[in-house]
Amino acid sequence: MATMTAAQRREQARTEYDAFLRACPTNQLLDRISDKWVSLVVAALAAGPMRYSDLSRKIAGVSPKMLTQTLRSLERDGILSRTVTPSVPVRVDYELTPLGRSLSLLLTAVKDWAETHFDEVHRARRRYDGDDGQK
Amino acid sequence: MATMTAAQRREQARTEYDAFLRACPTNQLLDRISDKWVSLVVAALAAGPMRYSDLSRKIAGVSPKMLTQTLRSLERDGILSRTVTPSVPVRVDYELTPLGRSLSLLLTAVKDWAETHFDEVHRARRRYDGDDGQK
DNA sequence: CGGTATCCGGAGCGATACTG
DNA sequence: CAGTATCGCTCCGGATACCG
Repeated sequence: MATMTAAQRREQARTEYDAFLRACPTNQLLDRISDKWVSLVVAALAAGPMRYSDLSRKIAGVSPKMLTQTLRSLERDGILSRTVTPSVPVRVDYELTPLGRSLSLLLTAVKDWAETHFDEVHRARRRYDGDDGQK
Repeated sequence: MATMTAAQRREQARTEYDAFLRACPTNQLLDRISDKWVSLVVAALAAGPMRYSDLSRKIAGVSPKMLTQTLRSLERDGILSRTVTPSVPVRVDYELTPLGRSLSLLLTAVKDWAETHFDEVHRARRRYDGDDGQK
């Protein structure tokens, strides 16, 4: 039926737009680095290879589930490599790939920006939060 | 009391670590730019000032709630400015501040990285997803 | 040691209806 | 035109217990 309500049309537009966004490389990358644990793992591994248990200790408070999930998706994307040494007990090492190291450079850039403009953002916040003549 | 289970100790560690992370400027910034709508709004405004309805049309599929919420938090952080012209009907313009423009430069850097390494990531994904001798 | 499997709660998004 | 108020629902992430 030709009777497509405005709401339906809008919902379709939204769906298409979502698909478009998901296909966007920049958005994919933002989804990636925005993940709380991703940045921590990458930062931890920037100092050198680590074992699973090293990471879970270093990152303090990550559940095994999230750590594994994060490591797997980063491995999938070629950000880090996973090396299993079949000794007893098993030993697994994680290490940044060249791609991962270039990502960590990007995160460094983000970090620099954040530190540079930290004060400015907080001044803006204080101005916004309390610039009405309160008490 | 000394009777604190391992689970309790871990939970406390997690809470402290979370607090630590929330205080971290880099993390705050990541939370900011990682937001789906934030990047879209900043990108839209990078081309010049826009009105509320312009943004909601340009961004296609954002609900008024999310758009307002996003604009308010960006205004609070000094990323953009909100100018009300008290005509009838009311007119509200949004525009990036200098701080906002420097943020958009950072987003451009992210975009460049994403586009540069897009293929590499996708090759890694295909390798990971299908490197067993399927078919 | 290095994970997997499962359940669960709650933060937050989206849709809708309404207002100055 | 530029929002605010409300509500249902999903999905993410944490805790826990167990396997190779």
